[in-house]
Amino acid sequence: MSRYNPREAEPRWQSVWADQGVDHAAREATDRPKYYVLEMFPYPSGKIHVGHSRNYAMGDVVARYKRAKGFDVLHPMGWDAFGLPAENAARERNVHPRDWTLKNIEVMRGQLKRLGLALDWDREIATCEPDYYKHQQAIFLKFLEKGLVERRKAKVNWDPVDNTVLANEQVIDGKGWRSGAPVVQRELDQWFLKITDYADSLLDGLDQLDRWPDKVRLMQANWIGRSRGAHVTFPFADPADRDRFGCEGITVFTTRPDTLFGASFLALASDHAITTALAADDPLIGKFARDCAASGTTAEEIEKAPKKGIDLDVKVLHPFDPDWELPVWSANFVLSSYGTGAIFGSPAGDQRDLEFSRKYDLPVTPVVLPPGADAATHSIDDEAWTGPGTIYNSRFLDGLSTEAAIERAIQELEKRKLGHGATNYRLRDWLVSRQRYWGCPIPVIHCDSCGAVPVPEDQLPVELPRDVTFDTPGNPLDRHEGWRHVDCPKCGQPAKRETDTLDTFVCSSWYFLRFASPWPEDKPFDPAEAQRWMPVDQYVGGIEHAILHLLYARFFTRALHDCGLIDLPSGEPFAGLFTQGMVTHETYKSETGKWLAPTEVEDRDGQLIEIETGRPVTVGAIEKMSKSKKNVVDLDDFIDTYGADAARWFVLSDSPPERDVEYTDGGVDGVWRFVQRLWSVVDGFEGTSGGDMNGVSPEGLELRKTAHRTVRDVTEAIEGFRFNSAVAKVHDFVNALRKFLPANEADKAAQGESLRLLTQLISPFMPHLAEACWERLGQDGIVAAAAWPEADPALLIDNTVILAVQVNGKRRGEIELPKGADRDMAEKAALDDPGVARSLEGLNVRKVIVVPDRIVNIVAG
RNA sequence: GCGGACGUGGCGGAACUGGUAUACGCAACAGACUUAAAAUCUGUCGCCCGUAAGGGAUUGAGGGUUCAAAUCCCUCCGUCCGCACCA
Repeated sequence: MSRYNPREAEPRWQSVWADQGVDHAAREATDRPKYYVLEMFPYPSGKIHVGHSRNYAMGDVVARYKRAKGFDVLHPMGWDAFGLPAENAARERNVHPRDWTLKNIEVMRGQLKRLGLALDWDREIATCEPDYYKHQQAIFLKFLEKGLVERRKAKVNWDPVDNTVLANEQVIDGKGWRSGAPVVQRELDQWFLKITDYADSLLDGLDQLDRWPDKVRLMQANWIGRSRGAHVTFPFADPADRDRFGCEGITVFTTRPDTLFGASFLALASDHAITTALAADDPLIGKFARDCAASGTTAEEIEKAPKKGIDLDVKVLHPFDPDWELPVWSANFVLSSYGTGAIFGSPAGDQRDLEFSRKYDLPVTPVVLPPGADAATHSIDDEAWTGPGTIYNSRFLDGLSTEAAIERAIQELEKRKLGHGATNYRLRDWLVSRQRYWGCPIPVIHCDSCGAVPVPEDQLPVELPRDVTFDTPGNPLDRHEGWRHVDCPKCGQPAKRETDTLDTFVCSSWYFLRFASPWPEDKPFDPAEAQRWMPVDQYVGGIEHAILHLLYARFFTRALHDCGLIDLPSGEPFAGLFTQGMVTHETYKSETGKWLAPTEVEDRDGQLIEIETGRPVTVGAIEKMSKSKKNVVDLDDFIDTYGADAARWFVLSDSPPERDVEYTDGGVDGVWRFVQRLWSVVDGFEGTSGGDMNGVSPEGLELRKTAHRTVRDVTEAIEGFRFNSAVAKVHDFVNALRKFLPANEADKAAQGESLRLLTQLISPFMPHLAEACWERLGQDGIVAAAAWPEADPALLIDNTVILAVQVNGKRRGEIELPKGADRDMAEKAALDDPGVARSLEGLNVRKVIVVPDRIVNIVAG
């Protein structure tokens, strides 16, 4: 008997798979059903650590399992290769972003191959290659043609560290998603994709995504933030204001037109057009607006900021009563980016309006009577009633329910031409301009006389120039005179290229389509092939993309469908989504406060020591493996020591896939032991597979039953994404096999069957070890090409079952009965059980509940 | 503040539609092999009382529904996540 040596076995099996081409998806439709499994493709940042491998291991289990189940599986891999780290590397290490990126891809491809993933490498793509981004530019122009792209001046989020703008989704807690720097507002001319055109579709489509986590659907729904209400216009009281501000009145968005009779003021955002106009002449208003702009945008600052405002000395008329004048204020709690940037204050029904009214002594008229309240006594003190109720103090709305009053008020507004029902969204258009070099160039030329002119399609791709420098801040494309200056394609006059590049989230919004047919040079993908493979049946990735990437991709497939590039009526790219948890590891800090990698730390007599200095180490929190905290375990190091299978098995053990799993040396040792134990139980087998199982001993039959139960359980666990349960079931099965001693030849045949089934069950998880076992057992071909085993139903049925017997809900004994035994039989057996009889002493049996084949509960007193 | 998820031994966790709670793994302890250690193997192992047989309490806390609750309902506590003055 020998030990299993992954260093020798793993490369050997990988070349067998490559030679046989088992991992390639069919290039043309087959009679097998298709299955598209995809892990979110990585950014080539350098090296893969054990933490990253979990995502790929999960996808690979699904891919290998589905293949064994007879599906034609598409399981591709590529590189999300544009992005800022390449430019930072260029700046810090004087290496060209492209060279840096390609080298990282080289390294990481090698690592993924060492993991033994069943990937179709023929379909590999890198988004930084012109043969990829040229299609992206064509798509951009198609969107432009369709009116889905807009260039406009807008207040945008500027990340002062990354020196670029960010989309709304990319600002987390007021900070840039990558840099973590507080973003500031800037007014700039920028490119937008009109994702808001699809707000309803993106929201309503969530209902069909029944194989997505509810959590992600909810997050997207909240992000889109649809709310129904009305636009209401309050006409200016002084007709002169119409000319002064160039409009009839002030339009607000409200979800509660039923509370219009409780209005006591209007409030505008500090940067509303009217506020800005007035600020030009009135220093006090100007100061107020500047103060608001300067106040913090972080969560806490907003929370603590008291309501404040300034009376603009403008009057408007109530839409339902031309004799009713309302004052117009500017207030710090009104957002210019939501609705119309103006509200009407109805203090009895809104907490913010109430606080504002109390501070500035504005009237508070309750108009909604909460259920059960008395109109004569109900009053509002310091808490607004925001719930539903009966409308009062409201003339023609009196007596109506909130819901009916909303309808009625909208009708009346429409009649008076002062408003209409309206839907508002929290979702903003997707800002895709980035002031960076290492991204997909936006294929547009700016001409003084023709404006923004699309680059003609036959001139695509607009390639990034290679000769750029990063020694000065800013976008090198802006400084590249040779690249920048071109003639206008329309009029031939000298013009300038757009120097902004596209947000890298654009690249990842359609790569899954390119994977379906990465070959055409004249189009982004072959529509028939894309249609054959789409949607992705199982997508696997991190929860951090719950909104960003997943929302953008859903928008893209809709837009591509509407542009006629793909026939995908649902618009949904990912039918099934799984968001996996991270791999975590302890963090270590040296005495000098420096992060230390696990390899720089050593355990000496229970004390952790920095190897280099011999000084003690502080153990910090257990956190997600990340380069910045240095708490990573390098994948190559791991594979060198334990092999790829151990890495795969480890990251799938112990924790449910959606939760984090902690990396511990103890856990790794356990996996290594298990790999060897499993090998030894196969290697120690002395019979031959496929023998006659007639005359099997009772123990042999029990083993067979365990084997077939395990087949059933592991299959169900894989289907349900419960890989940790599958691991536990395989452990059980190996324990049973280790205890088993064959009594005769039939037993050996049964043992051989069990070992073969075991090999097949582990093959999606530990494919190399499985091949070694398959070979050792003398099976034909390779296990990677074998069909998934089916459990024999006859062996899943037990002739006898053990029932627990409870007395008053407490377990007092157990009885063994033939399967399907009736109530009388079960009751009698239960009452005869000595333990049960003992606990029934002195009690009268009142009732016996029998659930056949499950439990007996005796109620006594 | 709003919305959501979760809470089970020393630790990670299992328990499918309410039906034997603590599977499996880690750690720990004892033993075998060994000059010794590592590795490996065997056994014990949630808590309390008891030498034991056996008994008792137990799934964050409290209450409820039920013959029966980790699982369903209510209240509270705690942890994590998302959104955050969204009119």
